[in-house]
Parts: sequence; structure tokens; C-alpha cells
Amino acid sequence: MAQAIPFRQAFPLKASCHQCSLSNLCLPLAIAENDLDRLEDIVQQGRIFSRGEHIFDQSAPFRSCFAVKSGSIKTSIITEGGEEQVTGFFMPGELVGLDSMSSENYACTAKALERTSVCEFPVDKLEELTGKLPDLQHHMFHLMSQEIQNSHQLAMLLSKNTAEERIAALLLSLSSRFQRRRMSPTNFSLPMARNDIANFLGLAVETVSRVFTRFQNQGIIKARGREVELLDVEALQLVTREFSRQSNP
Amino acid sequence: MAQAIPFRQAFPLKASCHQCSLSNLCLPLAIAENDLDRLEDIVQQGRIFSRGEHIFDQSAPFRSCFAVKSGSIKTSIITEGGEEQVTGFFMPGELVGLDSMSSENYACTAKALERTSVCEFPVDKLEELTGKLPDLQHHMFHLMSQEIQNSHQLAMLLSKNTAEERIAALLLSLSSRFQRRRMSPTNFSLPMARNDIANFLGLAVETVSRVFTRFQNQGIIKARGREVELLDVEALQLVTREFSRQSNP
DNA sequence: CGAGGGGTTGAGACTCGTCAAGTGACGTGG
DNA sequence: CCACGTCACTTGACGAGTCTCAACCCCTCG
Repeated sequence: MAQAIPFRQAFPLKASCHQCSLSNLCLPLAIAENDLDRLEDIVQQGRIFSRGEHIFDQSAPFRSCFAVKSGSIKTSIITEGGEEQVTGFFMPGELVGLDSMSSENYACTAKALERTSVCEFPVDKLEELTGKLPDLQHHMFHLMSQEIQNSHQLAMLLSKNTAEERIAALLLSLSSRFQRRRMSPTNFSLPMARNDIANFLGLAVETVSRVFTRFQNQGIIKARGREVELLDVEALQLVTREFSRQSNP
Repeated sequence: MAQAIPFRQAFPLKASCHQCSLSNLCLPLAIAENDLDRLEDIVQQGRIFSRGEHIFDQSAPFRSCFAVKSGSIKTSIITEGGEEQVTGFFMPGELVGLDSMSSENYACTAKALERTSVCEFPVDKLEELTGKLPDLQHHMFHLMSQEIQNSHQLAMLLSKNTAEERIAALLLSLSSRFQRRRMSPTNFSLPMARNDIANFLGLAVETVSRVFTRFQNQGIIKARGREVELLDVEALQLVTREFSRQSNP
């Protein structure tokens, strides 16, 4: 990983949405080939953050959205009481900061979970561009409403489901997101700590730990630290009740 | 109320965002006076739904967003297992359907909680218009990101807070939304049933009921059925931990 | 080598869901 | 007019799931 950085920087920073392997997940998805240059004009590519660094901070003036290029990011809200609430994990190809587009300031803090590179989209320029490119505007609406739906799904998970169901759902979500990037959907390493998982899912760390070992004893997964292998995906899906409609009546 | 309907319908349906008392909460907010006509061109105003009627249904083709003019709406998702999850309550001046802008179909079902009138914004025309009016586009981004934030707040409430805290938060949210409309913030009638509250907050109906009576015994609220009076707003805020930062250190 | 963080495991306490019964308001039909 | 069913809501008793507290292990890093 490390040796790639000077290499990338040796190239001109622009003109590389074209070659980016994530362009089918990211903003360029929506854009005709000949408009891609206009998007590239406004993007600042290839900024690198090391593990634990903040991409942006809650209440700082809102300037940009960020697309994850490699690595991963967690976003969280700090409440008035000082508690942290993790609101999401972002993997390569996903866009961070959409929840802040309403306000002058960032609505949450974004932190790199590992060495992470991002592309930066300054909002003023982005909004200007979306006004000119209807497809891009449509795509932005699409992404934002997707974010709302995700959050609703999360709320549902938190309000109705047991610890096992929540964790199964998270594992499956991660699995499908790895798959989108053509990586193994059954064999991956969690970018986040147990603590973050617990916080995100509204559980205690101990509960997360217990469920992991329970799944392991049942032969559904294999887990050593952050290395996870999904042994029985269907069993996981059963746990999330995805299939319960068929056995209900 | 009832006699207003034929009266309104006697007028031409257009040209009334100008007079609408909610225009400072709704989409017109963002728009210069002389552009308002263009918004009005695409709006279908004054559709009425009676209690229990569906404004739109999950999985039906997505056509329009709706602004609540009077009355109130609840949105909910039906899971594969057939359970309902209430995702939001919408009061006059608020926009319903933003979570569906990603897909071909509505992401949830919207149901009138009482006799409710709405204005309809067909999305194709709306998107076309936002492409031409940067302020309107900005406002749409604003509303959508607000919706994301709301949903994150909800997720936080569901994952970290007790039954009392959730209900206090809901009461305060409703209170401030009544106040926005220049109605009493301490004396209002809940548009939704206990059942909906419970579902929305991830609780059992019985728990909601118990908390209501507990608050009543503590002299914080007075509640008879859906009629609610907030007797001690500060106590409610204390319950939600909004102020706990000051007493923490 | 010790310190410290992340993760696991166990025991007890507590919140909340479930089950069950009961109340009051409302509308229907005899 | 009253009996009745229905529906929304309330109240109580009990039990399950999860949190808290505490100890412990393992690994990394200084």
C-alpha cells in the first residue's frame, strides 16, 4: 500500500476519474463520458489520511463531500452529553458528508479507520455543476435518498431486532459491499473495532463479543479478531429474518 | 374545517403558494418571489385525504413528493416479514417522500392520520425545475440532508436511550413543530395513536402507556387520551439528557 | 519487562417485552 | 334505550434479553 502513494502523486492529480476502478460506484457513474472532465475539474483527488485522523469534524464549516477511494471511514455524532454515536461506516466508492448538506457546519465527524485515501468534492462547485448536469443532479438525489433509506433500515434494526439479528445484518451488509468491489464476500477483515460495532448497533461491547462467539460455536462464522469468515451465509440471512416471510404463514 | 373545502375548490387551483400560510416552511421558502409562479405551475394543490387513506403505497411507482398542508401523515415500511416500522410523522409544512427519490418505487407507505390536505410535486417536473433554479436545488439538498440527520437522531434515540428518554424527545419534537406553526407548544393533541408512537420509538404499547402515566404522576405532563399538556418542559429536556453536558463535568 | 488497549467471559441487576385482564368511549343493532 | 362488540388505552405480574461490573487473556509497543 505505502509504496503506491509517491507513485500516484507523480501523476497529475486531475484526469483520473476515467481510470478509477471505482468509477462505477462513485459519482462518475451518472455522467456521460464527455462530461466527466467537468467533474474532474472540481475534484481534489488522492488525499491520504492515516488511521485515526479526522477527515472532517462536527461543527466545522461544511465545505466538501468526500468519496472513499481506499480504506474506510466511520462517521459519528457527539451528543451534548459527550457520548459518541456511530452513524455509519463508509467503504471505497461510497460518499461521505451528505448528511451535512443542510447546514453551515458538518453534522458529524468522519474518522479514518485505517490508512484511507479520498477524493474531495467542494460543495459550492458541486452544486454549481449539478445545476448544469441533470444526470448528476439526479444521481445526487439518488444518493441522498439512499442514505435516508439506509438510516431508516438502521432505525428499524435498532428498534425491532435482537443483538444476533443486528450483527448478522451488519455482517451481511459488509459482505455485499465487499462483493460490489469484487472482493471475497465471505472472507474479509473488519475495518472497525468491536467498540465501533457495538456503538453503531446500539449494543454493549460485551454483547457483540458474545454474539460473535455464539455464531462461531454454531459454525455460522469463523472469527479471529477482525478477520472474519462467513461459513454459512444462508444461516445468517435466516437470523436477520429476511426469509421469515416464507415460514410465517 | 369541512366547509372550507368546497370554498377552496371554487378557486383556481394554481396561484396560491403566494397566499399559503405555510410558505415559510415549505418549498417556496427558497424561492424568489418572481420564480414562485414556476413552482406553482408544477404543483397540484389541495388534494384531500381522509383519516386512514393512503397518500402513496410502498413499491408503487414513485411519481411525486407531497407537502402536508393541513392534518398529518405517518410513513412506514413493511418488512419482508410483514411487520410494520413507522419511519416518521409529518406535520403541515413538511415534505413527504424524499426517501423515495433513489428508486423507481416508493420506499415507504404514507397514510393520513386524520383528514389531511397535501400539495403534490411530480418529481420529473421538480427535478427539471431544480436544474433551473439553483436556490430551489439548494433547498432540496437542504431538506434531504435534514431528513438524513433526523433519521440519524432517531437511530441514536433508539440505540442509546431509555423508554422515558425516547418519549420525552418525541414530545419535545412535536412541541417545537407545533410552535413553528404558531400553535401552542405546551397544549396540543397527538395526531397518532399510542400504537404508532410505540412502533416509531421501538417500544411496546404498554411501555408507552406506562411512561405516560409515570410522567403524569411526576407532574411533568397531563395526558388524557391524545390530549397532552406539557406542564414542565425543562423537566422533559432534562429527561432527554439535552442538558446533561452541563452537569456532567 | 511492564503498561495498556482490545477482546473475551462470567455473575447479578434492571429495563422492557410478553401475556393477561380490565376499563372506558364509541357505534351498531335489537 | 340498552346490550353488545370493537377498539384504543391502561394496569399488573412475570420472564427474557441485555447492560453493568469485574476479572481475565492476548497482543503490541515502549
